[in-house]
Amino acid sequence: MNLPRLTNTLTRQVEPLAPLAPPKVGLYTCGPTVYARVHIGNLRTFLAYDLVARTLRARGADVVHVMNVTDVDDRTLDEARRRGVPLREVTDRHLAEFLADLDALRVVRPAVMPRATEHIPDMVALVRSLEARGHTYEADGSVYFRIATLPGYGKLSRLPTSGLKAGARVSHDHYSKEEARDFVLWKAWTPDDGDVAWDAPFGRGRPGWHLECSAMSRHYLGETLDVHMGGVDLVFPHHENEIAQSEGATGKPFVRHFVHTGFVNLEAVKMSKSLGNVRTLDAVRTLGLAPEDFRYWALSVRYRDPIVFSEEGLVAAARARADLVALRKRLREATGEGTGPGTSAAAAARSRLDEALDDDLNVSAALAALHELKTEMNRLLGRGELARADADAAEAAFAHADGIFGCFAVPGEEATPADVSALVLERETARKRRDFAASDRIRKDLAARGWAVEDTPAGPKVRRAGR
RNA sequence: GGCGGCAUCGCCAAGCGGCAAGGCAAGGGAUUGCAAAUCCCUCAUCCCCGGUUCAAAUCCGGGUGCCGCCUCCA
Repeated sequence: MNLPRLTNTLTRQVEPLAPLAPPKVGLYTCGPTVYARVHIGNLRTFLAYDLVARTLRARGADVVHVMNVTDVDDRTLDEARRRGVPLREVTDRHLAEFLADLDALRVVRPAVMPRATEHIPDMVALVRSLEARGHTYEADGSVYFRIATLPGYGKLSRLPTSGLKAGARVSHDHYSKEEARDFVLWKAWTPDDGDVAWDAPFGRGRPGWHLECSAMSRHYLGETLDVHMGGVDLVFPHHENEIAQSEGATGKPFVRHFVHTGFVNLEAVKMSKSLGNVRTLDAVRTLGLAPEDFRYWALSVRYRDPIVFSEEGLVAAARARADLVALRKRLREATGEGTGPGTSAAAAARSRLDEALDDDLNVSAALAALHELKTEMNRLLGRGELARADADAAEAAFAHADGIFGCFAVPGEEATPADVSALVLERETARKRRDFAASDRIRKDLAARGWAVEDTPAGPKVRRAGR
């Protein structure tokens, strides 16, 4: 099994994935906090997870993908309080929206998407083992992790621990910490939490932010994860603290390969709710583009590089994708006998694509191979020199690429409405008698109804007008 | 201030020492009644300054600029 090389944040190197028990690959990804609609930046990251999972599967890996859903934290509680509804109502609603967005984007659903609130006992048990190993202390009913007890702390983010200025940004509920870098494992109940609280040996309260990932990843995938993914902003403190919790509790390496995704920027600065510059998938639909266009756009830049969200970029992506899909459909027209240069071109394109993907998901090079294959096929088709067997080979390459990129499916043929067919026929009659004024008028008419007609040697072809 | 990343054609972007992929846009041509679609052709010495080398976008040193992280954050 030849697995792709990916940048490992632990070493800052591109390294081959090395699962503990191949062909199984345990993939844990940080999912959404369901307090609002996920934005495009979040979706880009989730698409990167999907690309990794699909690429691994295409290489024969048995991927077990687990994505957590954070349904209890400061933000979800704030939202519930603000709206005056139960926490569960807020999280259920946004979780449903999130799943709808994933489906629209053809994301393969993770095998398990555990909600934090369904694993409180696992979290409590984890805190207990950390207590037993002397990594914790209690203050004002909350339980904290004492970083000083873990020598390797900071190995992921490589931030100088001395650089953390004690007291500089300590928020009110972290107030009792001994050291600024310590973090909360269990938050004592406060009146603001209302009825959201669980009983634990160390007091009534709720879990700290990082706890769920350590507890749930262990529950589903074991003590050591093959791959753990998340946005770059999670490197510190989230993933650093997960390492502390997990390794503090088990004494074993928590993650073999940490992979982080880059931001989506809006006019050079990152998209984030706190900056108030977020866009959702609806912004793509408003432009008249399909979710798959967004998918192509988001996947066309390497996962760890930043990408700028713009209408221009999205439209460019949509056009590039449309050409690929159009060719794939056109491949059906090939009727030539025997085999020609198309077969080897298809094989070459496919191996170029796979090699590019293996190289830290070099999607630019992979897509270039696909576009060059497209041009070659169009050329052969135009000359009527494409053999059926060649077209089949090319189709196989596109099907393979679609299995990974997930945005090259040829849409199901939409039945042409009777009135549209009638107009097309009428127009063709006009053309036959060289009444081009009438012909053009009818074409405009069709366009107004959202249909485009193209004249070909084989007669007029109608299709849904795209942008 | 500390740490990290990036700077290649109008826009996006590959490239990891040997004469600069690909996509979008643009111009010219073929084809077309006109279009559309498609094909062909054209369009860059790689932020700046030094250095190493027969050879550098690619390595080294020094600048400049942009972005991110430094306990809300994909």
